[in-house]
Amino acid sequence: MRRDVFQAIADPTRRAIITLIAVQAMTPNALAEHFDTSRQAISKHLRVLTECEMVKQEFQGREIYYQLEIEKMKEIDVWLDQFRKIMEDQFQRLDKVLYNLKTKKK
Amino acid sequence: MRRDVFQAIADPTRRAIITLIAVQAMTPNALAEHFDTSRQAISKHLRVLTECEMVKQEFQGREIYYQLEIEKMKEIDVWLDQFRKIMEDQFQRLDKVLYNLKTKKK
DNA sequence: ATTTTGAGAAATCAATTGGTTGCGCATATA
DNA sequence: TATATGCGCAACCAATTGATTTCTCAAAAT
Repeated sequence: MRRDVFQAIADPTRRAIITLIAVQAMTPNALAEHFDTSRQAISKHLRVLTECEMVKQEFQGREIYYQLEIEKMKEIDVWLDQFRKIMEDQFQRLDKVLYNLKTKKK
Repeated sequence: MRRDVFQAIADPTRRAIITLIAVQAMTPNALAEHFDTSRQAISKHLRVLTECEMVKQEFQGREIYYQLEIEKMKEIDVWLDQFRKIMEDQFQRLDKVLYNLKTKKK
């Protein structure tokens, strides 16, 4: 079983959960109210998120508040970095082309 | 069938393919040489990537060169933006706490 | 003390996934 | 022209996924 950030964000419901608990901790029931699906389904998503180490739990009586481990989102950012560099390079190459066009015109 | 960027990057082999064809266009066979799996398996991944509109094809005789549609990566970046804001806010709140601690000491 | 409520766990199910094998077609090469 | 090569496609298979239902347990509310 693959359990990483990329797996965590692959499912749209899970992405919505992530967005919700990024701002404030929420219980499974409170979360389920935001969706068209059962509490159990949400619970399963939360389990996946837990396995991906994307959430922290806070126990309050019989309620469990889930909050996003927001640091984990940086892993995606880090992976994206390589493409940012490539995009920059492409722009620079484009700049060069435009520059050459300009100077040739003169 | 879900077909979006998040689905595309969920699989590690697909992520590796994406990284490879971000720099330069490659044929399925050339790609397959980088992995422990068959040409057909890679071909299926490329089909998924095509369905996600993550690649452009360039036909050269009987060879097909695949290259990353790098603009698509921005969609991930856009989604990540919301968390950047939250992280910033958290830092600012932390700054405030630190500031209050400082001023109280004085 | 009894009932209600919040939540994880297990069993089950259909759909999807990632992979394989075999095929056919078009383009190169002999 | 005959053969080899690159590639997509379909059929098939085991594993995983996302969801539902049922169950149990602990904590609140009555």
